[in-house]
Amino acid sequence: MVTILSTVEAQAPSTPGPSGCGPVPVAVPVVAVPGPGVAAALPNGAPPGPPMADDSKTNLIVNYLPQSMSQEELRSLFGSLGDIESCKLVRDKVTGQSLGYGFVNYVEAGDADKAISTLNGLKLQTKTIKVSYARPSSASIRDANLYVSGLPKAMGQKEMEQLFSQYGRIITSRILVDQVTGVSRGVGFIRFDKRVEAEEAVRGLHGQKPLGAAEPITVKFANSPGQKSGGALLSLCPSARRYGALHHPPQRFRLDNLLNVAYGVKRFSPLAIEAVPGLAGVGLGAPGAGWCIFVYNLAPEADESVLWQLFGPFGAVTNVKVIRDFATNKCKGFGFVTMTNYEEAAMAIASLNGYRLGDRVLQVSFKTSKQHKA
DNA sequence: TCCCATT
Repeated sequence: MVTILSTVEAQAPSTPGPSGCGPVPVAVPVVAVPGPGVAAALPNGAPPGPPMADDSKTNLIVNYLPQSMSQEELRSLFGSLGDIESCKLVRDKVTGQSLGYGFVNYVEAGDADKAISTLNGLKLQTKTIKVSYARPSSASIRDANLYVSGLPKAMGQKEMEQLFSQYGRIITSRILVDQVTGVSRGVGFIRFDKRVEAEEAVRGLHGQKPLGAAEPITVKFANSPGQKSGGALLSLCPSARRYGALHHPPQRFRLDNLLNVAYGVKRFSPLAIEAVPGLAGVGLGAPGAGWCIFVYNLAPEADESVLWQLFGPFGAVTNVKVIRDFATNKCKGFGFVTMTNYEEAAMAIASLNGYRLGDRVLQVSFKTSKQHKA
């Protein structure tokens, strides 16, 4: 498809391109803006102005990502299923911390579809990720999340949805439960498709008693994400919590922060590092960097998602690869996994070496080097 | 009283 009025990277954000690789493109119109008297409509009848890409079949939103997962890891995971047009992990503007969700836009709609079917529900560390088509971005879908409290303990998610669904389309709902007993805390969330729907629900349900309930419920807009819920300075730094204040946090955080502060770089990429004097050659986050693990005795049908599922629970995984036969496209029985942190890699190896996967027993070890990686 | 769904 050729759109005459397209501009070279006209939609380029102020940050580097999706891959973070290469220079920031300069917006250069391919053709001059029509002057006075020139018909404003294109031959195909499309309105003038920047072309609106239809991303509805290629653009995915990925929710419930582990806090530690970086944009590079996100790209690596989803890139195993097809060519990615752009990938963005959404992060807190001031702390740079992941907000636990991101977007992956594929080149091909078929790959997006494949990603949903193979990665939705994937367990990564403590999370179960959700992969679904992103709704077209619009102001009307923002701030549509409600906080509900005072729910009867017996009320389940289904019933809560029934109560709220009269006000609009529900995107997500959740009831918080006690971690040990699993009993409802009487507190939940409802995210509507549209903010106006949420507003109506507040008006209609706040202070109301659900059928048969003894107490009225409270319905209000939820705190915006990134707002602190307790704890102080340490809550800004999950890596300090996980690794202890005296230990070094994973280096990708430190480099990421350094790049953000010093250069205003929004995205972390190997090329960005190489562009920073004094960091060249550090290579963290570069493809192949980290601890490479050799996994042997995979089934012929094995695919990348198997490796993510096996190793993801042990920590930061930056890359997985199943080696396939060129002719048959079947796994040749082995693959590789790259993990950022030595301790996590060592734990994964100790746990997974000898692990029985189906009718096979895996052999897992650090890759013994022959340094000719791509 | 708060589960990280709109770049």
